Amino acid sequence: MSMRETVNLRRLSEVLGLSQTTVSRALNGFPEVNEKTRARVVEAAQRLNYRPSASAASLATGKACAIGHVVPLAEHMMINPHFSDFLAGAGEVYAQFGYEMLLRVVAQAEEADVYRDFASRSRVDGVVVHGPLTNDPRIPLLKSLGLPFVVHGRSDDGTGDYSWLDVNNRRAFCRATGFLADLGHRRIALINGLEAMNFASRRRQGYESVLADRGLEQDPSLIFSEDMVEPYGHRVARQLFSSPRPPTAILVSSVLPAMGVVRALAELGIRPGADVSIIAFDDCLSFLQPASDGKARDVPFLTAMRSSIREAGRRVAEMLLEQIAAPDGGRRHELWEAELVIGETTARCPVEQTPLPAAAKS
Amino acid sequence: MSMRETVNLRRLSEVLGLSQTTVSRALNGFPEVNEKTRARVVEAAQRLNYRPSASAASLATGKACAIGHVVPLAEHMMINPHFSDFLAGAGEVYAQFGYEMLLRVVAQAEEADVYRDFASRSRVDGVVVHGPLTNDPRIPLLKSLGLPFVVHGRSDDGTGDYSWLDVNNRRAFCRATGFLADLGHRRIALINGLEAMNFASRRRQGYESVLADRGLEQDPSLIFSEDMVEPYGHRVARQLFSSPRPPTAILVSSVLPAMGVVRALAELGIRPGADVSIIAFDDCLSFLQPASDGKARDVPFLTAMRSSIREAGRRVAEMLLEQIAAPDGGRRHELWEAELVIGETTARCPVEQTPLPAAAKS
DNA sequence: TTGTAGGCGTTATCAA
DNA sequence: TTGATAACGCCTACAA
Repeated sequence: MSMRETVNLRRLSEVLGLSQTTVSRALNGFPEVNEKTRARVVEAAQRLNYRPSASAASLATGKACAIGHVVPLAEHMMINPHFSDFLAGAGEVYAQFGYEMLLRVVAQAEEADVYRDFASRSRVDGVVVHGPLTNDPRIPLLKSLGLPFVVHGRSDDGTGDYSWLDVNNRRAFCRATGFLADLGHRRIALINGLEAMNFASRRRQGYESVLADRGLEQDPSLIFSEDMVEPYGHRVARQLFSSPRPPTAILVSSVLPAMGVVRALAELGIRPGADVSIIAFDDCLSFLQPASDGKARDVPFLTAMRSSIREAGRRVAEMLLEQIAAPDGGRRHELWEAELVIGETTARCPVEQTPLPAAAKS
Repeated sequence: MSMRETVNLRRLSEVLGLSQTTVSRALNGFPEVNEKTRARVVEAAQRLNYRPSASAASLATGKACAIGHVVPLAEHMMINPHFSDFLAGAGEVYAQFGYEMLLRVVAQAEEADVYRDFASRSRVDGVVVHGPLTNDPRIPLLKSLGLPFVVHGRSDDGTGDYSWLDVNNRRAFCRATGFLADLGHRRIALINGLEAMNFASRRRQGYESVLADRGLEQDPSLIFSEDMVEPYGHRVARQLFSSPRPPTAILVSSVLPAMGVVRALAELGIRPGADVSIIAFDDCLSFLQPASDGKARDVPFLTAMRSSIREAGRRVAEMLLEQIAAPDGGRRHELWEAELVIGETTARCPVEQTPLPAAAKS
């Protein structure tokens, strides 16, 4: 049996000897339909494999039943693992509620055009804003377009008049820095993300405020701000440990550069934990999770501030769908705290513990 | 100026004092339109920010201008970096040709339903099949649905009657195994992907055929087959090097488990290259690429069989769009060879070179 | 409880 | 070169 001919509402209603209206109502769960009729209709629809055409339904209802995500395609960059885990979470929710996830991979400069296109062509019912900058121009643009949106992160536009979900990045980096300071570390490096991004500048604020509070030296040569890829961490770590005064601890904004740091340390014969403490922000990226075989988890390798970005994706998607369902429901804001999880890469500062020459670090 | 009211074809034609027909033709580049008229129309459309409604256009033309991708959501799994880099490549092409990329994140068991939904609701004009199994049931299903598709990989269904793009995985693993054997390695482990997947079983074939050809021992305890995540490589490497007869070389099916292997070796004090040779299949995942700062690249760390999965995504997307444009154009097949790139993780087998006790490997 | 008729915003056919 | 007019397939007042 070839299923190639698509059966539409008219065909189905003809087969049933009913009007299109009744069939439509029966399938869409209207209460006034006779239950016997409904049963007949549902059965026939199933048998003939009828489903309403997406574009016809959209046209008639004005709802696209789709959410847009724009993937910025910077230079030689990339749909990175943070991004894709977020999408995985959001996508689960969309699928569950019958929404389509629509992805546009375009150069960053064209992002505004995409939103205009989404709006004027009624392609989507809403969008998620990724990687907000401080005073991000996308926010006023989306407002003016009347396109519902939720921001993953915050933009600090002064008004706060938009829905967002964010991790408390400042607090997370405060706690991590404080934790290292408590262990006796005095020279703490920060391998941060791009500080044009709001989350990264917040992280730096957290780090710097603790250094200031505790009267620790603030050395600009210990601070880095780039795209969070593995080779970045590798390069910076090699640079740091070839300098005359290397740090005794490092804060890293993502496990990706943290892996690079660990790789560099291995090459240099420096032991994470024993010789240098490392704390990374851990988004629970899926490819780093051990297969859950029911066994209890070991002590994690990396000490980390942890918050699942995939869970964030789920929640942001839910918030957006709620907002679309109830446009006048007001803005929603959620601020999540990251866990501080102790692994094997942090220990008391060896320099302080034994005020003798530290382990060879060339 | 609020742009919230969407201007449609009727409004635009009223403003211009023309019929909808003429306006539509002018905008869609029909040749019979007076050039002066066309100029007027284009100008007005731009000024009023008119764009045809996506669903209305779809309904009228029967084209969805969208391509579907199904992201399998296994257990605690994941939209992994291989997948997302492929999507990034494909997405570039779609955006370029005015196609939408549509993602469905669903449990593996529901994938067939998604295709049925796509087809019966005319949601998409085609789909990409990811991670084909041998005799993959999705292929006959998609054929029966009349939904155009291209397979990333091959399914070996006997007929080959479908379009695909694949890397020559067998040859790549032949070459890599041969290269290690040439370096004097006799005990070579294989940390493979899930061999239910066609690509993984081909890789194993390549590996085994070279062992057989060269009369090397085939030890089943050196072969592993799991999901290609980082902790997998870590766990297996620890297991291998706590065994009485560890391998002197390891083939790894992805850089993700390879990173885990390297991490385990670091913990054990075993040096990649010098003590154990490692070759990984490198899909050129973006988060592992150094920022291209114009400088010449260093010697890569990992010796690898290399083929850009993102480039594959681009090409698969092109093939699919071509097939949609010319449905009778026949099947297209492309088999890509992976490069063998020498890095720092391969060297002559130390055991053979010095037939003395190898470096401590406990 | 069911049916009729009109509209959603395009594109496409035919006539002028 | 332009314009009526009819699809496209669904939803939804309004009427029966």
